[in-house]
Amino acid sequence: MKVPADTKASTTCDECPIRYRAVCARCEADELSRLEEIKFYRSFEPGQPIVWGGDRMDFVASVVSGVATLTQTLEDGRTQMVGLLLPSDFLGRPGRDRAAYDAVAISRVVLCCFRRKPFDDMMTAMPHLSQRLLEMTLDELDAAREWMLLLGRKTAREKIASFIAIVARREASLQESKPGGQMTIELPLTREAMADYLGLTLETVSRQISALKREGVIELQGKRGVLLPDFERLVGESGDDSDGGWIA
Amino acid sequence: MKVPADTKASTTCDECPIRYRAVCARCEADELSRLEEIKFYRSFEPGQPIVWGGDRMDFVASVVSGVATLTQTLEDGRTQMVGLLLPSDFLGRPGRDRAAYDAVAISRVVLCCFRRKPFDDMMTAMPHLSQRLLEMTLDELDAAREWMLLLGRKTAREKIASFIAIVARREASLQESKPGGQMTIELPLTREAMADYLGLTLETVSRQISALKREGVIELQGKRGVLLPDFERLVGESGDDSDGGWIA
DNA sequence: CGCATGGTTGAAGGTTCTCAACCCTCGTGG
DNA sequence: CCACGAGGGTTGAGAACCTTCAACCATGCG
Repeated sequence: MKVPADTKASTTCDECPIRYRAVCARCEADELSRLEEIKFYRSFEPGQPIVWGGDRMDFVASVVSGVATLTQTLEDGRTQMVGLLLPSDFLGRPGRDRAAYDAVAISRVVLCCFRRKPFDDMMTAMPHLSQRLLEMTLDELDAAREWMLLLGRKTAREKIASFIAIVARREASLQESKPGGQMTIELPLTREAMADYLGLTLETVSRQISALKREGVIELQGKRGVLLPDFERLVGESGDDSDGGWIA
Repeated sequence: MKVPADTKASTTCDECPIRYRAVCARCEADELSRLEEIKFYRSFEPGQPIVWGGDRMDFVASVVSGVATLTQTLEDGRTQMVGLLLPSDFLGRPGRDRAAYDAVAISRVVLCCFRRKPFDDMMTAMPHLSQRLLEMTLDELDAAREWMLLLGRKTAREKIASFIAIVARREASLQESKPGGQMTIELPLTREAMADYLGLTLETVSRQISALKREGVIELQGKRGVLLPDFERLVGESGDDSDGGWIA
């Protein structure tokens, strides 16, 4: 097992790829420099745990690059993903010194970390920080509620279609474009991780993907690549009304 | 159908039952009086809608008394509860002028409402307000994630046991006591609403409650009353490890 | 090469849903 | 007064969907 590579802060906030989307998005130059003093980078290899639920966690962090998951596990081993952390997402909770969930790196992940205590102090001193965190937390809550609808009421087929549509929307938004028509995407998760996300078994995930392929809703390019001949048709399979994204 | 009884602000914040738990919990006397200027009360009868998802919503509010639900509906009518609003909980999102979900009064509900625009302004001017809202939102996010585990991975029996345990914990906390041993509780929801909460059909809810009764895990007192001979035994049926409440 | 990891597919079985009948309570109006 | 209907709840039978268990395939790496 490779050990975490704790690296020096090698990047300045000015040239940070998540400068305008992370917790620090609203900070002015002077506020940013105070954050810069307490920040440090850590990176994790694919499959490597970032923290275990219940463990002491003396930092909070922004995801700079890569994908990580937040999962919960029942005593008999059943696991459910409860969060998917993408670049600019925030990990940890101010004022709490223990991790609530298991966090695992899916791809190579770089975190911009802040020691918890000084960060907590800045939270009260810098309204720009707490306002932005509130906004991000409210967005996460909305996403969690959308996810609850999926887990509680959608069929396996609808869950898969919804997941692919979510990934497609996000890839489109990264390219500042609207999803629609034909597009190609890359699934960020294995079949097993998708199953944990969707509350299914990996076999059911595999079968439903095969079914959507058989019916021409999607085409596969390798294991992870997906070609969508018609985005709207996929959305039609997801059970959502319209585009599922009326929220701003 | 009875019409909503919009009532005057008849209570001062000093004697408000949710004074130290709602969004306003951290506010000082002077801050409170500024809130008091823009607040007004509204009440809703059982079954009455508070807002429909997508509708314009020009206020945010704290639940003063009663129980309300937040639900989402798929186009074919399947519905999933995504929030359960109890006294002191917050309804609405600052900075957003449309409701994201359907909100419905379950019992008689009294809301302490604030017009959105002045409230938004106070959010930026009064850190005590936004800090408290952040804290409440983070708690809700934790609850939503617990809920996702339930929806995605628990069996019908475990879902019912979990739900009863949640209600029991809350009733205990209202009496400032710890749950345990023998206790009696009152279910706040109909079988149908429980089904919407748990991602089940109402028949399955009814059957599982009957099964728990048959096996002596619970005893029924009327439709809503439940006697728990042994709280720990119930928790053992919920699938959670230990008491499910290690978070603070 | 051999093995580990990730993925696909099949058959059988079980949990939950659907459809349906029926019960109880309570409030209302003939 | 009591019949009746509405709302909420229980229970049964059968079907559907998803899981479980198992075999097998493809890829990549030491």
